[in-house]
Amino acid sequence: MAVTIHDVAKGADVSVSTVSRAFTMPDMVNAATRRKVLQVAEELGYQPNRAARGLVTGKTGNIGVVVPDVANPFFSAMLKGCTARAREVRHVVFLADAAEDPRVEAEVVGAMAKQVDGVVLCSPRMHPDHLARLVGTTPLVLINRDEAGLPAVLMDSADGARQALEHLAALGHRRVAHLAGPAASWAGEQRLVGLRAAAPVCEVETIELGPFPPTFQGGVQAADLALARGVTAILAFNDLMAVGVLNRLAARGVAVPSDVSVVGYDDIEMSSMTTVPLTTVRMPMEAGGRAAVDLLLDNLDAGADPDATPTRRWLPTQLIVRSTTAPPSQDAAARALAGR
Amino acid sequence: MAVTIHDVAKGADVSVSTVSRAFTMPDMVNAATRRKVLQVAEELGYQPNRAARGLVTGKTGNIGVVVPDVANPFFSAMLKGCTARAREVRHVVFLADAAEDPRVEAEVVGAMAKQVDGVVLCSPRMHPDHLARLVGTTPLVLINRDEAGLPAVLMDSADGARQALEHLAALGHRRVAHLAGPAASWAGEQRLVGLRAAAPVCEVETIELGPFPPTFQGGVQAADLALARGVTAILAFNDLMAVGVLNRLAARGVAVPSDVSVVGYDDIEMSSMTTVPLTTVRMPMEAGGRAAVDLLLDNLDAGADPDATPTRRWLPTQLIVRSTTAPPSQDAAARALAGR
DNA sequence: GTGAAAGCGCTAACAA
DNA sequence: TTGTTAGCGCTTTCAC
Repeated sequence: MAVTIHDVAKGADVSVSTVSRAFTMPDMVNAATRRKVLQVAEELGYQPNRAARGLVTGKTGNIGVVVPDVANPFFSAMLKGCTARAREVRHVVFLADAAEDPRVEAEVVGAMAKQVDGVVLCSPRMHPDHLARLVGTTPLVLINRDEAGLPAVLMDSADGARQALEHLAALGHRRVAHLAGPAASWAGEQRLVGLRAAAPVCEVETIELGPFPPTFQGGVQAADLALARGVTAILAFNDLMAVGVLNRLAARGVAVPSDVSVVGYDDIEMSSMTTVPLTTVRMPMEAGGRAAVDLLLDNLDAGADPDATPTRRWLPTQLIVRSTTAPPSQDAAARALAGR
Repeated sequence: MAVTIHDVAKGADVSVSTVSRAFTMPDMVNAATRRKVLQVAEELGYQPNRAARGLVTGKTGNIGVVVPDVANPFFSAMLKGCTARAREVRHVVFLADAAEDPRVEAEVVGAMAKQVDGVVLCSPRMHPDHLARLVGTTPLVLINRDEAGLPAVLMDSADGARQALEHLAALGHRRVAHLAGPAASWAGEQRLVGLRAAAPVCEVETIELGPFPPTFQGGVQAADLALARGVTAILAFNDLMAVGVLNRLAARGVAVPSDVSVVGYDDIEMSSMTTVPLTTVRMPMEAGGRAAVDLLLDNLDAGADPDATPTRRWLPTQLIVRSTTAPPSQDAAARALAGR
């Protein structure tokens, strides 16, 4: 059925090795022969079977990517970065959606391990022990998770939180809510770290709420709790939650930003999709995907080198200020001071 | 390095064929032997190399998915459906992002052809000739594109457009703009078909505008043109454009829905992410992905059957009415009547 | 019920 | 520069 290397060899009247070489080491075959081979291959529509090639070379030219949920814009942005970079370096992507289930995460890695040169795990939520068991199965790179000894692309979420808090403090906010997302989120942890470090310096009192589902509904739910604590500003886990917060505030007649200011986290221009622009900490998800692919490939190349330390790559985050943050009104400030 | 079938065979003190059988035809091996084999395999962490298996069986257990842009919520929803369904039937997904480039689309299919049992092409924008050339390379299933002889999952966009127009007509709108997206979009074509068929019946005059980029900016741009034509309602190519339209209308002081009503198309609850809920035609993207995987697998099974006709699967669309559509005000209606 | 051997499509020595 | 051969990890006849 499918056209193989033998067909080409026959057609060009050469041996299979010559055909193979014409593709993999072009300048080791006579120019005329090569031309002929490539032409016949073209005519026959021959494409080398990469699986078979991988079987003998040990390199598949495939890389695996595991995301918690492709439909989540955060992760589809990451995935975009992975596929884009993979293509640039002539690799193909094996995708698995873990459906937000930590067990599935581990399982799928096993399923693709043999067919890929390595796997990029996007914000894996799985238990460290499971993660440890995966090491050795196949080369791994993590995104937004810091596990001992594993190469990783890390986004400076702690610094993002710091920037956000300093921004709010500079505006005069003194009582700020932090809405947590999923408990297993490393990025979430980091934000808390950054927040707790920055709070005393900024002389801001932080109210830690959550965990909440990282969704519109989660934001709605969280908004009421935050309001009850008399804050003048809210840091939401992500843009989805932030929009939920905004919606709930509007529904309750709370004015943004004069009564309460709101900050989210995003990568894509999600804010451009809402009619209310949102101050956000920009997380470079797509860049993270690209970096992870590069890191994986680098580690593979250095594979021979025994003490090639697995690297961490830090990516900066950046605050983008828009109209949902402003100094608190006298009123709001007073209420916050009174602890409401 | 990796643990192979030989390791297991050695460990269990049986031949490789027995190990193989223990996995692929369990009841053809003695229960005790099988148990032993599986146990050793478990201990060693053995996972069959699916690529090697594919080499001999001709079935890889992988399916390819090509999308124009993973970061587009429409397509990430489709992809979600594909990965979810693939997992259920124990298949793994090979993903390629065509970066909205028709040439890349054709190219990537070639790159994965040999490693997959078939490919799902999501809303392919490539030229029919290129598509034709791909047939025979590997089994194909299209989503939202109707090409002679190819199996496809089709969403009834024409009917969605009809529903939207009837809804608007029932509210009293008589002059409605249709904002087209990319020219190569089959779904876009279909909407036009539905619209043109429904317009005379509904006694509505449709103003066809575009093509516009299917983005927020595209909506902004289109809104002004639509306004200039004095319509009382706007059908946007997708939700992104719709939100762009809403934003521009707000900026120009045009009231929604009293001056102008707006309808979009979506799958995900994108409307829940905006502070302005949007009347939309719901496109079942995720369901489409699932259906495509099923269709592909069905066709493969029936592969032996010579006259197994490639099937089309139609999925219904559904209008979801919300507060951005309402009867036009007297004012708006009069202006529209005057052709503005 | 189990093993030995051939071979899937390809690359990598080794010869020529 | 090119051809011959072995073998990657697996399944599958065909004997036993």
